[in-house]
Amino acid sequence: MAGKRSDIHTDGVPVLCRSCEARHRGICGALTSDELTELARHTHKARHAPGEELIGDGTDVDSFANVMRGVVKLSKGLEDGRRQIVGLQFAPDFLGRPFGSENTLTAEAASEVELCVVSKTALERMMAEKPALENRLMHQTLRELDEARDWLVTVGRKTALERVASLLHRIATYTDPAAESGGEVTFELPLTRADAADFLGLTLETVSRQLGALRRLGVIRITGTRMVTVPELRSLKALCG
Amino acid sequence: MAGKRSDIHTDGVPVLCRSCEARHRGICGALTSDELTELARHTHKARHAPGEELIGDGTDVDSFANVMRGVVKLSKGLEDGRRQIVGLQFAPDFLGRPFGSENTLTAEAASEVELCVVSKTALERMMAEKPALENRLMHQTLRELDEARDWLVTVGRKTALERVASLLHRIATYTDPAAESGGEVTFELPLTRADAADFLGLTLETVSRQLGALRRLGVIRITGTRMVTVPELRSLKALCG
DNA sequence: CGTTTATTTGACGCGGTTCAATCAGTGTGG
DNA sequence: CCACACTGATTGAACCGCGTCAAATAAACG
Repeated sequence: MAGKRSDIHTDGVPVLCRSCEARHRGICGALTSDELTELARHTHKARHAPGEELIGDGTDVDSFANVMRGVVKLSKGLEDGRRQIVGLQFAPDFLGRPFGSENTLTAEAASEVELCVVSKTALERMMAEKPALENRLMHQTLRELDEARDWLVTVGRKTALERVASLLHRIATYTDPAAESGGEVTFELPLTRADAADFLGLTLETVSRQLGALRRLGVIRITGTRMVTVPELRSLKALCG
Repeated sequence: MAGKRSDIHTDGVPVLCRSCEARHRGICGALTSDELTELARHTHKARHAPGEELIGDGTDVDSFANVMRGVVKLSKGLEDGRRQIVGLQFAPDFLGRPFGSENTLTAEAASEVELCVVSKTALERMMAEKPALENRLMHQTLRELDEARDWLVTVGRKTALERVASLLHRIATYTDPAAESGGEVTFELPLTRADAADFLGLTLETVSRQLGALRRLGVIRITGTRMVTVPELRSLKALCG
């Protein structure tokens, strides 16, 4: 929802945006508070449960969104049911295919997800008059490209153990960027074993076995079925290949 | 080299640019002839033999280029020598990492290659004053992202036969976009078996065997070692998974 | 030609898949 | 509160696609 008039005039930034990460690290950082207010008029928050489809492959592009909370899986499928997850979007990542008329992949909520949705027309109008906005989007796209290519290496050339280690490493460094190669990190896996398998180009059985192997090696601890603790990020990284 | 003054004043477009595909389908299409002339002052043609390194992983970004002729391999490597090709650039694709200070991959000439090289500063200056130029770059980046994700599916989920078929299909449709699922196409493979293997996440022996299998199936003919003919693109596509 | 490099072909073994059974966690209704 | 069903995870055993190693051809090059 758009910010209320009174708030706007008090501090210039819509309520909705104040605690949003996209305001700083995301694409909205390119906007002044006036522009933010203008854009906020065309946005609304949406909440989705795990498993819900956010974007369908082949559907028309009619809106975009920023991920405010949670994790979104981007996947592509073959006719016969084989699936590959081609990207994971965390807050405050941008969601959607700018400049395209049709979506080329499926987006699903991996966890409980909150989105800030904006209509295609509103964003494109604002982008046309604010090159800085398109520039932010360009940076995000370049980051996604780098990530996709990194995963290509992982999926194409690493062993099952290295792939699972790489996934855990990526989530760990997202969870606590400060712990980059050193220090303990704990997080909840946003993916089921089946999802992880679809991300890594493996089967869920193999993922399960390799998680067990990593646990036996002492580089991770697993609590319940989803909580993972990495006592020493460095030693996990060493197993990434 | 920049176009000569006399030419510029005659028809407005630098000689160098007249036959260049980037002028139409590439990023330079965003520029007026005056702007093209301005940019051409800071560009020069470069020719490279197969195998030459065009961009080194980890080097500073000091220039960009458009591929005018030939094929360029983009690859990433692991410390122990394993390598994965993460992209193929054909004319008139753009080469280089905009907005980054350091290159994150290696670019090598796969075939004889001709580039139109432009300095980082010159392109960034022009990009700052011409949003349309950045927009073109955005489109190219989005296309590369789509391609990287498509390959992720290929490498992560397809069988060896399907992967080799997918590579041939991609090159065939690039060679003759008109033959899209129908009609005969002949082309020279721009990759050695080893390169193809690095692209597909296989070994060169497997690539060789699957090419043999496709030949025995009758969906391709192989002349010498690099010339490939696809009599019926549709039947090749059917094997892509 | 002789040498070198790219490709093909064969035999064998292993990593990861497949199929199947068991177990754990979670909600549901009697 | 327990039995039951259901979904997700683990574990085991057999199989097989692809990698590995090795040797034979074929093409490229001086």
